[in-house]
Amino acid sequence: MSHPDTKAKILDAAEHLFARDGYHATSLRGITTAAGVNLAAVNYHFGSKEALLEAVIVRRLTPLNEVRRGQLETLLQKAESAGELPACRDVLRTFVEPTLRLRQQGSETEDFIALIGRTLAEPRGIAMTIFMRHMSPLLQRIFYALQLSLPNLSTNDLFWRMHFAMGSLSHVMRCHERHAMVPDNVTIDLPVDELIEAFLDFTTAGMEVPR
Amino acid sequence: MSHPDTKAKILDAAEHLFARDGYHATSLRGITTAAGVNLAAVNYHFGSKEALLEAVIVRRLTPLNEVRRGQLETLLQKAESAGELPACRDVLRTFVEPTLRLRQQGSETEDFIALIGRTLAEPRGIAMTIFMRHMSPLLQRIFYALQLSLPNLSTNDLFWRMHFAMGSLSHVMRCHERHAMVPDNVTIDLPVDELIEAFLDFTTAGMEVPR
DNA sequence: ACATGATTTAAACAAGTGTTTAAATCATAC
DNA sequence: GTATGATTTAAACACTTGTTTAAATCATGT
Repeated sequence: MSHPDTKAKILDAAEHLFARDGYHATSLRGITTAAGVNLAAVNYHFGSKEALLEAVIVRRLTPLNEVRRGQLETLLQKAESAGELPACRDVLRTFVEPTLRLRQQGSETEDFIALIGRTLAEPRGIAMTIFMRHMSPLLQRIFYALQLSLPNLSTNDLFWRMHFAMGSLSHVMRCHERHAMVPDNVTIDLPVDELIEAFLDFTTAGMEVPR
Repeated sequence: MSHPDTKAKILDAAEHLFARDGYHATSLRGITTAAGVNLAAVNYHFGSKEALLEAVIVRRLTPLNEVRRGQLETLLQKAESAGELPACRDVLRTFVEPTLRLRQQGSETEDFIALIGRTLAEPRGIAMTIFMRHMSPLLQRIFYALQLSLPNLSTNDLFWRMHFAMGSLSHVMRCHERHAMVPDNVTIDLPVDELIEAFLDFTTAGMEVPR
C-alpha cells in the first residue's frame, strides 16, 4: 500500500469530528480534509458515511466490551464459587471502570467516549441502531448480574434504576468540559480514579436504597 | 391575520421534528411541509433556522422555569422561617417534578422534553448555547439550595453529584420508548407520579450518601 | 521489465440545504 | 372602495451534501 494507513487516518478524523459535532453536522469533506486523504477514499474503503460511523464505533467498542465482559464473568464466577451474591458496586464497576479509564489512554479514546455518550443521547439516531447491535448481549448480562446482587428489587425497579445509572454515565462521558453552570472553585478535571469512585458512590447508593 | 396561527403551526412542527431527528437532521422544508405553510414563512416570522430553534425552546422553557423557580423559592422561604435546612429530596423535587409532569399535558410537551433531553446531550451544539442562556440563573440557584441541604458535602462533590443527577434526568427525558435492552416483563410506561418518586429515590440516595 | 490488481485522484453527479426576492394576496383602517 | 401594511407565495439563489466515475498512480509478484 502506498499510504498504509489511509483507513486509520480516516477513522481517527471521523472519530474526532463525529464526537465533536455529531453525525449529521459532520461532512465527508470535513473528515477527508482533516485526514489528509482524498474525498473518495471514504466510499472506497468503507462504502458509505453510515458504514464509516459503524467502523468508528466498532473499532473501540468491541475490545472495550470484551474487557467489560471478562471482568463481569470473573466477578460472577468468584461470587458463585464463594457461595455469595456479587456486590452491586462491583457489578457496576465492571462496566464503568473500563469505560472511564479510556480517558487515561490519551485523547484518541477521549473522542470515542464522547461519541458514545452522544450516541446514547440520540434514541432514534443511526448511531443508536449501530450501537445497540453491539451492546445488547452485554447489557442483558449486566442486568442479570444486577438482579443477582439486588434480590429484593423488582424487575421494574431495577430496570429504571439501571436506566438512571446509564443516564448518569452517558452524561459524564459526554461532558468533560466546563459549562456555564460550573462554579469557579470546582475541580472539573477530577482524576479518573476519583471520578470512578465518586460515580460508584452515587449510583450504588441509588441502586441499593430501599423503597 | 389571514392565518392567525402560522407561527404556532411552525413552532409545533419544529418542536416535533427537532425532538425526533435533531437540529441538523431536520430541514426547513420538512418543518414547513409538516406545518402546512410556505417555506419562506420560517425566515419571515423567525429570521433563521437557528432563531426558530431558540423560539421553540423559549416558548416552553420560560414558563417551566418560572414554575421551578417559584417552587424552589417557596421551599427555601419555608425552611428559613422554620429555622431548618431544606431537605435534599424537596430541593430536587422542585426541579424534577414540574419537568416530568409535562408528560401528563399531552404529546405536545412530550416533544419538548425529548428536545431538552437531546439538547443536554450535545455539549457543544447550537441548542446548548441557547439552552444555557436561559437556564444558568436557575441552575445556580438550585446549586445554592442543594449546598444548604447538604452542608457536609464539599463543593466539588456536590457539583459532581448534581452532574450525575442531571445526567439521569436528561436520559429519562429523552428515552420514553422501548429499546433493545428492555426485558419484556418491564413496565416501561410507568405512571408519571411513580416515575418521579423512583427518580427522587435514586438521586436523593446518591446525593446524600456519605463518602 | 512487465503485467496485475489495489489504491488514489480530480471531476462531475443529482439532490438537498438555508436564505432571499419580488410579485401576489390578504386584512384592516380610513 | 380604496389605500396601506402585513402576510403568503412560487421561484430562484448560491452552496453543500454523499456518491459515482474513469483515468492516473502505486505496489507487488513473476
